[in-house]
Amino acid sequence: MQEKYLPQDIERAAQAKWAHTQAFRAADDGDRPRYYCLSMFPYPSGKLHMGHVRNYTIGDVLARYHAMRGFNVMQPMGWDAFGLPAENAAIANGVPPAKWTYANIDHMRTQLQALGFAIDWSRELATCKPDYYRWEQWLFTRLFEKGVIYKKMATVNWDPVDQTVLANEQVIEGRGWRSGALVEKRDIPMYFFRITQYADELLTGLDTLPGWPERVKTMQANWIGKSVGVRLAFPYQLSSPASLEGEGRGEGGEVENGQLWVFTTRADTLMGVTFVAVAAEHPLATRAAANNPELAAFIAECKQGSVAEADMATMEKKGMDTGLKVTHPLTGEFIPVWVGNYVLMSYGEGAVMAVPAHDERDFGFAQKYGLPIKQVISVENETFSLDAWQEWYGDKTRGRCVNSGKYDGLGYEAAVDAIAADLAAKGLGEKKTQFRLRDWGISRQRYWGCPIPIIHCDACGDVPVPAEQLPVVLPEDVVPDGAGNPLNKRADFVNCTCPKCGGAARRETDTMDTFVESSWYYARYACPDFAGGMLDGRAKQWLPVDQYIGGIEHAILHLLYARFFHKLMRDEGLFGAEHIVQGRGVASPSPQPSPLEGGGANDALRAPKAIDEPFANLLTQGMVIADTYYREDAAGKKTWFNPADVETRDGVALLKSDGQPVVVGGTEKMSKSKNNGVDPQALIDQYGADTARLFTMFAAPPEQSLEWSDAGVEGAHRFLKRLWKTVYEHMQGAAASPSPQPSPLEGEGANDAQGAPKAIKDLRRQLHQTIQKVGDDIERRKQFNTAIAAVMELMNALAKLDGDDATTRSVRQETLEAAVALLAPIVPHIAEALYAELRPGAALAWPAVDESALVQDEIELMLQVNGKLRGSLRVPAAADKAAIEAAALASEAAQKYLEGQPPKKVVVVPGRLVNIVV
RNA sequence: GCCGGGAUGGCGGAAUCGGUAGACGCAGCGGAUUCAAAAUCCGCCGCUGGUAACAGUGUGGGGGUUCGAGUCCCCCUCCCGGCACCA
Repeated sequence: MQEKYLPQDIERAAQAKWAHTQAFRAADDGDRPRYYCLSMFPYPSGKLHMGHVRNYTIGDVLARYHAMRGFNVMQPMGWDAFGLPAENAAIANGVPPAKWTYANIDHMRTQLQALGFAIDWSRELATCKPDYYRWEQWLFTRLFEKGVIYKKMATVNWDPVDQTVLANEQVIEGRGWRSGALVEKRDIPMYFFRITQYADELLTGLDTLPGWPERVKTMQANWIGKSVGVRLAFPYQLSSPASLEGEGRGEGGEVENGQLWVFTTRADTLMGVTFVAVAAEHPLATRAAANNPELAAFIAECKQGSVAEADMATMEKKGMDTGLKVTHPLTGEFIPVWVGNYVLMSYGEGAVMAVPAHDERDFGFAQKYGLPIKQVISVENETFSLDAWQEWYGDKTRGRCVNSGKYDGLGYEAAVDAIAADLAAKGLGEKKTQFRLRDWGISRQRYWGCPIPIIHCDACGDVPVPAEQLPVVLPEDVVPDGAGNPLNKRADFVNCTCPKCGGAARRETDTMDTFVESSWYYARYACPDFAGGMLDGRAKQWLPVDQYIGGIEHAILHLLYARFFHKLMRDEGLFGAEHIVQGRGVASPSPQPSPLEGGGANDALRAPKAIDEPFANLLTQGMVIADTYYREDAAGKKTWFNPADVETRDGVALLKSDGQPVVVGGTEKMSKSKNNGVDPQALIDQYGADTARLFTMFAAPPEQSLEWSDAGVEGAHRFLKRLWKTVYEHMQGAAASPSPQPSPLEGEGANDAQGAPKAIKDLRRQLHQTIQKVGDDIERRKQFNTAIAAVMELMNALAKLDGDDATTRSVRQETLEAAVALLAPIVPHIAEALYAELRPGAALAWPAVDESALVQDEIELMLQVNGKLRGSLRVPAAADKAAIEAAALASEAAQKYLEGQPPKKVVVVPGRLVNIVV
C-alpha cells in the first residue's frame, strides 16, 4: 500500500474504473427498486461555480448511498442551454450564442467528471438541441389546439432607444441597462399557458407532498393565493366623449351604459366605499384621458418604469381623478373614479373599490388626496379617529358593521353573505373565488430560445405548425446585437407557407420562456433517445423523481411550472391513458421505498406511485457565500479582489501581489460583481475532488448558506490524510504480525460481557451507534455535516485504542472497514482505494448494525436541582422511576441542596435526568 | 411593500420529541519532535471572578408559559431568498 495519500492518482484511477465498468448506468429494466435522484441542471454559463459543486455533491451523496443499499439508481445530467447570458456574451464578444453555449457545455462536463459524480452520462441532454425542443413544440401545438395555450396582450419593459424588450434584470433603476433610456411599459401580443385552470389542483396537490419542505409549500400556496370574495359592478352611464365631465350622465349626445367590475375580499365594507381606483391601462382611464391632457400625462407617467412587482409595490402611491362617476351598486350614490399607479391591470379586474376607513393603503391615499373616509366597521372599546391608521381598522375577525343600513350589527361572514345576496338579486355581483396566480406568459422577443411553432397567415390567422413539419429549427449561426430580435431579419426563417391554405405566411419569431424547457426535462431523462414522441413508457416507470435537489431561489417559479407541466403531460396521456383525466390517477404518493436489507431483495418492487406530481421529495440547498475585499479610489470607485488573491496576516487582509492592505467588505453570495467566487477547479487541482466534496458537505447543513473558508478546506484535507495514514499503519501492522490479516469481529466474540475489555466494548458500541447515526443522517435527516462529524469522532476514539493483540486488531479492522464505507458516498475515490486495501476484491457495501453491540448495562443521568445542573448519577439501565428517584435523593449533591428538608417535587425523565425542586 | 427563512464562542456549526448549550472542525495558546521550519503528535480553549475547588453568567433584543426554553407563545431589530422577462 502506498504510504502517502495522493488524491490525483487515486481519483484518476477510480474514475477510470467507473467509466470502464459503466458503474453508474441506470438499468431501464430489472426488478431492483428504483431511485431517481435529480439535481437541477445547470445553465452552461462558462465554468462550474461552488453552488454547482455543492448541489451536485448533495445529489451524489444520496445517489451513492442508495446504490450501496441496493437500489437501481438513476442520476442524470443535462444543460439548461437557452437563455439571456448567451445573447449577452454574443453582444460582448461577437460569438454566436450556440457556439458559446456548446463550448461551455464541453468545459463544464469535464469539470463535473473530475468531481467523480455518479452520473449516467448516456442520458445527457441539452435543451437547445432540436431533438429535445421539437417535443416541446409538439406539445405546444397540441395545447394550442386544446385552448390551454392562448394569445392575449401583455405589458413588457420597452427600451425606446434600443427598440427592444427588456428583461426585468435589464432594467436598472427604471432605465435600460445598455441605452440608459427611461424604460416604458408597452403592450404586445403574447402566448399564455392557462395555468390558472390548474390553480386548484396545484394548491391541493401540495398536501400530497410530505417530502417537501414546509416553507416551499407555504410559499407556493401564498403565490397561488386563493381567496374567496365578491366580484361586483359599479354601473355607470357615459355620454359621448364631448361631455364626459360632470356627473357622468351627460346632457345630450349618445349615452353609453356600462359596468365597472371590481373584486374584493371585503364586501362587508361595501357601504364604506368612497371612491374606486382603476389601473392606468384600464379602458375607462383611456376613455377619460381622451380629452383630458392632464390625465393623459399622468397615465403616461404611470406607464413609465419597470413592470416588476417589487418596483410597483415600493413606489410612491399616486393617483388622479378621472372626473368620471360610477354609481354604488346598492345605494345608487355617485362614486368618483380615480386612476391609481398602484392598481395592477393584471390582477382581478384591474380596478379596486376603495374603503379608506378599513384598508391601510386606501387610508393613506385618501388622506393624501383629501378623499372622504367613512367608518363602517366598529370594534368594541376602540375609537375610530381620522388622524392615524390603527391596526384594528382592517381586522375582519373582530368587527361589526355600522353606518351600513340594514347590514348594521352583522359580523364579517354574515355581512358578506347578505351583501353578496343583494348584489346577486340585482345582477350586479356574485361570490367568486379568485387566485393571485396569473396565466403564464411565455413569449420572449429573443433569439436564443425555442421557437414558438406558430405560422401567421393573413387568411387563416395563427396556425400551429403541423407535427410532421416539426421541429421548427432555430438557426444557430446568428449573432444578436442587442437591438430587437435578430430572427426578424432572417427572411429564410420568417418566410414560409401557411399549412392550411398554402398561401404565403410569416413564421412567429418570438421564442419560449426558458422555464418551459426546464419544466419537463426531468421526464425526458427517462427516455432521452426516444425519437417517436415526447416520452415513452420508461417515463412512467422512473417517475416521480424520488429526490430533487436545487437552490431555494427556485421555490416558486420553476417548481410551480414543473408541477403544472407534469399535469399537462399527464392530461395529454403521456404517462399512460389511465391517467389522462385529472384526479383519476393514484390518489396519493406511496411512501418512499424502504432500503433493501442485504442488497438483494428481488421482491421489494417499487410500490405504485402517484403520477400527479413530478417530485416526491425536495431538498432546497442554501447559497455559497464568501468574504469580499476591495479598494476604493479617490472617485469612490471600488475595485474588488478575489479571495484567492488575498491573504490575512495578523488579522489584516493584504493583497498578495503588492502586500498592501485591502478593505474587508463582508460575506456575500459568490458573484461576478463582487469578484468573490472561488474557482472549484483550483481547489480540485490542489487538494483533489474528495477534499472539495468533503468540505462542502462538512461546513454547513445543506439547507443553510455555506461560508467559504480556505482554512476549512485544509481541515477537510487533513482529515483525509489522517484516515489514509490510519489505514496504512493498520495494514503495516497486519503485514508484520504473525497471524494473517485480521477479519472483522462479528457479533458475539468481542461483545461478550465478561470476555471483552471495556475499551473494546466501548469502541464497538460507538462504532455501531455511528453506523446507525450516519445512515439516519444521510437518509432521513439529509444532514451530512453531522454524519461526517460522527465518523470523525469514531476515528478519534479509534486513535485512542492501544494494543496489538488479535482482538484489538480485529476491532480496528472492523472499525476501519465501516468508517471507509460510511464515508464512501461523500468521498468516493479515497473510499474506493482504502476499501480495496482493507478487503481486496470486495465491493463497497453499507455496513450492518450489530444490535448486540449497542446494549449498555449502566447509564448516566444528569441531576438537576431547581433546573440547574448539580451533578450526575450512574444507575442500572433497567432501573425504574422509583429506584432512580431514591438514588437521586440519596446522592451527595441532592443532600447538599436539600439541607435535610423534603423536596417540593421530583421530576424523573428515564434515560435523561432527575430534577429536584426544593 | 408583500410572501418565506435566518440570527448560538474569535469563526463555520452541534444540540433530531421542551431535558448536560457549544459535539465536530477552523483559528488561537501551551508542549513534544526538529539544527530550524513545514508537516505531524499531545494538551488547553464561551464570558466574568477565583491559584484552584467552585460560583455567577450566557443562544439578536424585550416579555410570557414551564420543574426545566437555543427549542413553544407574543412583540421588536437586523440580515438573506422570491416577487411572474436572471437562471
